[in-house]
Amino acid sequence: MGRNLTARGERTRQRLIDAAGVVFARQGFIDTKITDITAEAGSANGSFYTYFESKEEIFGEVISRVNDQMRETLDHRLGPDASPRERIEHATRQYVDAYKSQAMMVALLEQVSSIIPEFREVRLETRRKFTARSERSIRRWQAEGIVDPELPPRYAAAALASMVSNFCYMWLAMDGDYEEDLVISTLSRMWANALGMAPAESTHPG
Amino acid sequence: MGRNLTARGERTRQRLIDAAGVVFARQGFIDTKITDITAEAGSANGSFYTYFESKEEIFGEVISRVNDQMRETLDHRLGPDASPRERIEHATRQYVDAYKSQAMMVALLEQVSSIIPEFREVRLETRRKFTARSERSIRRWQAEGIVDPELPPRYAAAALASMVSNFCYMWLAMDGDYEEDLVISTLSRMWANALGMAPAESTHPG
Amino acid sequence: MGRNLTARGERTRQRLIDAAGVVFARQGFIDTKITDITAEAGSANGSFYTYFESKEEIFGEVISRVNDQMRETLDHRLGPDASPRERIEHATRQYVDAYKSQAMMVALLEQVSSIIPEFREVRLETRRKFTARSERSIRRWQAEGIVDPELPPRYAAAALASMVSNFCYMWLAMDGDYEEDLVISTLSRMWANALGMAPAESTHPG
Amino acid sequence: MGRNLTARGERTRQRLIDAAGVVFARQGFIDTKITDITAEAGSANGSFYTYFESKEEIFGEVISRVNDQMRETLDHRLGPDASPRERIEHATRQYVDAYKSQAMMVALLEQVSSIIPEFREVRLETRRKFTARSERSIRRWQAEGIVDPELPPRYAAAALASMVSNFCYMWLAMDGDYEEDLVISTLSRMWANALGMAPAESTHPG
DNA sequence: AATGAATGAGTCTTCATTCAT
DNA sequence: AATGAATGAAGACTCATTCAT
Repeated sequence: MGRNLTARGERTRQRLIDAAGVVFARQGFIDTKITDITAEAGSANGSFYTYFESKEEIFGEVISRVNDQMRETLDHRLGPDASPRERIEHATRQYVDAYKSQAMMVALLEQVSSIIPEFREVRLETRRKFTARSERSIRRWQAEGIVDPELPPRYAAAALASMVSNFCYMWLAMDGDYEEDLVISTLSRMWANALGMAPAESTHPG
Repeated sequence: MGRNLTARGERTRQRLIDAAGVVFARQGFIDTKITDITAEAGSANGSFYTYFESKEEIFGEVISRVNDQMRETLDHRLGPDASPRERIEHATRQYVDAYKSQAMMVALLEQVSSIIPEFREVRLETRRKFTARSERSIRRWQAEGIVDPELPPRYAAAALASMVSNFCYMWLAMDGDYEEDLVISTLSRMWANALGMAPAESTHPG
Repeated sequence: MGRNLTARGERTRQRLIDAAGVVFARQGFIDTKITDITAEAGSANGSFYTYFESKEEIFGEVISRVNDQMRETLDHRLGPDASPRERIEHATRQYVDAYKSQAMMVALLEQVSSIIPEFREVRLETRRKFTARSERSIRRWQAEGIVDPELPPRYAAAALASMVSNFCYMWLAMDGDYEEDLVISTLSRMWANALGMAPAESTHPG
Repeated sequence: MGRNLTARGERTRQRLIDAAGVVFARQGFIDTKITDITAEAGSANGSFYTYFESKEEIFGEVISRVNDQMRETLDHRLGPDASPRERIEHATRQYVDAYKSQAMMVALLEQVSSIIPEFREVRLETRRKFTARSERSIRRWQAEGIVDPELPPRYAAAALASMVSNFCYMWLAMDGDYEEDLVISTLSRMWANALGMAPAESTHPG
């Protein structure tokens, strides 16, 4: 399936992946039929099999693009002068932005990963990257004495990842009614608090 | 469906629900065929429709029992003398215990709720009860001056619910490797910390 | 697929096998579609799969009946007083009769066995039984001194089996133009001759 | 199809026929897809139809070459001094050699001729040539008084053709376990015997 | 009530064949 | 001539649902 394609072939393949994205978002994974994808792409039924072997395979393509885009959004780091609370807020804002731009697709992956083992791995991998990063921060901050030394870093990182990611899921994929700025400030504040950081200056002057 | 059943009928209906629980747990919702349920129950194919109209309906029955049992587990309240941190730890432990005893089924509901709108409501309702309770606590504790007054209670409650429930999901349904006591103490401590409660006494004497 | 069937089920199954026989004979194995069989049987498309898993399986059933019937035809033995030439002629006549009554089906098995390994075995098994019997006769007759002692019995038996079975195939399945009595007398005579038996009395008096 | 080809075109056409031979031998007629042939030939999918209209047509080409080669092998005649038994043995040896060198293809034709009427004719034609020749011999030898005069020549020739050709089929295409020299001597001896020729000198001296 | 056979709509998938480049 | 993408008809197969007993 990864054969050398002509330009035309590559175009059709793209068209199918795009169409799949649209249809998956509209109907979910299970209710999407191959026919729906080719219809959306404006191709013949059989053309699907020129490029993909299964719904799973094209779903993988769709998700891999989503991942690419999210990774891009998440990779703008802060300079060296930022404070820990600034870093936390920055990371939270990035995560929320990334999630927001792809909420439908992330929710979709959530759905599929609970059904198809293959995608459970994809999802866990993403989470692993996210938690590994904050686990390192926690260890560093514990060494620096600014985070509660009794929290087991791996557990704490997982708990915080759950807090943020599942909040976003409930909010953006399950239609929770929240206001973006307040979400970011609250999650950031709770994240820092949870780690036992010294209280922030009040955001309310006076 | 299900009204005016003879004793025999009621027995068969129970048998089907029990069988459905077993099969759903084993195969997941999607891969469960009506046939699998009747086979597991030892009844004939067609008997299913005497009692249920669809897979969704019997799934609802299965889940409603799970809910009953979980509600029972969750309803042992603490006496009036307990401290906030004790209450938090107690609630956390209860939640973990409840989740643990029904992990498969909770994960199943998670899965199905992401697929079938009808069950999204069921799941949200459960979550709503959980968050409403802790939202009330937060308001009370804010009034008592022991919780960060700047946290919007509804947001904070949702965030904490996400932290605990999703942690349990990752741990118990997605095979995370964690140790129960450490989970409970860490989640409890982070919960209290996140709300800005005064630092707990160190668990390490001295 | 060999589950306990109700009388009704058994009847339907028979109906399908009968229909399959008709359709296979009419269209050959390859050009027979499952749909053709169910249409011939007057059942719904899906009913086929209640009883069989594949075209191969139902073909096996059809063939196994043919085998049963042929075995029956072939099993009338001659009494102990018959001469070797009488035995040969009797066997030849039986073979021709059996083949004739099932020519279509035998040709069909010929066809399928050249395509599907599973049925190659079935066909070879039938041939093995046939050759084994005549190999034993040859050995006995060689011991009695009435058959050319230099013929290797296994080879000779195979050659004679080929002569008779393939002649019948060409005649009855490939539309050769031959007259039955002359076929039987010629094949019998050649069979005996080939084994080096003493010349028969001429059938032409004088 | 196939007329007025440039040199380049002729080359491609050859390449396709060669490839078809390889693929047919490997996969049989039915399991050979047009795609397999073009892939084996290293040409594009669509090129096939520049030269052939169907799988049947290219199969015909393949077979016609096989026939050419076999005819060549079979056409070395014996000088005028050879005895009848020598002629029979020579013919048998030639047939076995020819069959052996093309066993796969002959078996293939056997297979296809039982499926596609068009090739039934091809196969019968080959057989007809073979039987016609031996029918003529039989008539001659009957006139010369060295062959059983009561055997109907057409029937006898057909029976002998069946004996030899089907033996070879079982041996070389269906994996029978026989030793070449013994096959040739046995078939030759039985052929002569079957015709009622005077007993050969024993091959065992003394 | 229970049974299990019957049904057929809905999908997937293959592959010969056509067609634009 | 060559290419390989595009097409869609044809068939296989599943399974929820109905129905006769």
